[in-house]
Amino acid sequence: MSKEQNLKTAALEKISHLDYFNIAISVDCVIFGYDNKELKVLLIKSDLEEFSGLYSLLGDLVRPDEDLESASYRVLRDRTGMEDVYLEQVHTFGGLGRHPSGRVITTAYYSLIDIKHHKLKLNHNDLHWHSVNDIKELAFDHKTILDTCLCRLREQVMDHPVVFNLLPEKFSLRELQDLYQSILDTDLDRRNFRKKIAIKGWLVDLNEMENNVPHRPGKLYALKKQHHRKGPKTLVLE
Amino acid sequence: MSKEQNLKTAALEKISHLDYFNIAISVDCVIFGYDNKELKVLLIKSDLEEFSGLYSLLGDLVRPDEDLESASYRVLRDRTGMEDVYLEQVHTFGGLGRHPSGRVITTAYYSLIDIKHHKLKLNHNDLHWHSVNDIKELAFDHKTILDTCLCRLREQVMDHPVVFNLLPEKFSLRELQDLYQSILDTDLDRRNFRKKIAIKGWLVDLNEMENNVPHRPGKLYALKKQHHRKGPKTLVLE
DNA sequence: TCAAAAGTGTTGACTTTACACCCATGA
DNA sequence: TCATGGGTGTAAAGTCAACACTTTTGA
Repeated sequence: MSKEQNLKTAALEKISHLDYFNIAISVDCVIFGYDNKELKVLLIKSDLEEFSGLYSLLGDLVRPDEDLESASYRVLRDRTGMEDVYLEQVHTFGGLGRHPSGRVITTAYYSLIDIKHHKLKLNHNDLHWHSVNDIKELAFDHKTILDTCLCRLREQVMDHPVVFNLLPEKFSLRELQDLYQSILDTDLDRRNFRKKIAIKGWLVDLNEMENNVPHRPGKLYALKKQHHRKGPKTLVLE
Repeated sequence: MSKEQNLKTAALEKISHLDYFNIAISVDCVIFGYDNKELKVLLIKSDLEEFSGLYSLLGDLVRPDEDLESASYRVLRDRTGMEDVYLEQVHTFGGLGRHPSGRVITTAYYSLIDIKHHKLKLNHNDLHWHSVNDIKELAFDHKTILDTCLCRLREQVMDHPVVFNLLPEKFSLRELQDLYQSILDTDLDRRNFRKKIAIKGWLVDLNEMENNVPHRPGKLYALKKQHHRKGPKTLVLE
């Protein structure tokens, strides 16, 4: 609590910042996908000796010339080849011991992508989809980060039209309900679920039918254009 | 996307980190108080020439040997002299141009304190309480940070017993209702409000009465011990 | 004709809102 | 005696949860 009352210039203050330029900042992306009625997350085998054999989230250090969102999008683009994905900041983890090679503070984002749309890219370097429910341990504090992001996702799904990023453009209400059940890890009543979704007004009826299903085909729906969105709901005050 | 498949040691990776050790990280605290039926926030006159005349939130660079929460608590302790305050991380702001003296990424916390309990400390260095509703402009991106934190506070108040940190230990239901009205910026029906609060079961009836009020005194209540909490609700999965 | 899922409404329980009167106190 | 807020209940509207049968398709 120094008491110099005169104004500092930004240039002067910069000098004192230098003392603190030894903390690195990274982003970590919890990239969710959905396949075979299971919520998945994209993980890579850790390349750190300390975590040999463990998987970790996809992340990278933030570069001096990019903001946090850009860094997250870069990680996503590099790893999945996808642009225009849904991405939302969740929490920043800054514990002292969280990275063995030094002080690294990381900002966690979760992302929702249609697992079918990336496929081709990078099945090399031990990049794989893992069922969220099967994950017991991850490198660093990544299990905590995953849990935190999953928790946030669950909080959002009923109030915001986000999960559609996990589905192909056209989908049936059954597929949508299965997805909700996977995310929330509960069973939902079919009639009540359909009513609830109908009331939200998120969907447009395509007047098309499923095909190649071994039972009565259902109608296909799509998310209304106005609800397509990469980022989170914009904050509304008042 | 290099393809070296051999494991790096943490020591080796550290070298590549050095390239990125030129981003500083700070915390900024949105310290809310409540007085005279208004929600207040603690601000300090900016000591940067670039923002001469503007106020800013209280923040500081994160030191290499402290985690983010510790840094926030340090800021709070230094500025208000209070320990054991309620503190919750809200969002991390990492835009490129947000700080004139260089790249500074900041993690925002909001805090709730009983405005009566700090008083003494630091009325020097242009530290003052400002009515949240009157704030039009702040230094840096601090207006955005304030708005984001206010929004988060509003989302939390009805579901979590947090606002009691803004009140003295003993309070009447009228005081509590006034506080909610200030935060939410709406009028609430008295009977419905009391019912809603009663159902939550957060309060204990102290069997004491207000005094020194120029009207019929009301009963005094306190938050039940089990709901006292410094941090946010712990995340509950499953 | 069977198996699988589509599609569709109603009832009761509960929650939320709107609303008005008498009471206790200090000035 | 007046002004101020304390304290209280009910009815109507809306929301939520539980629940079953008929239909369509492919195998």
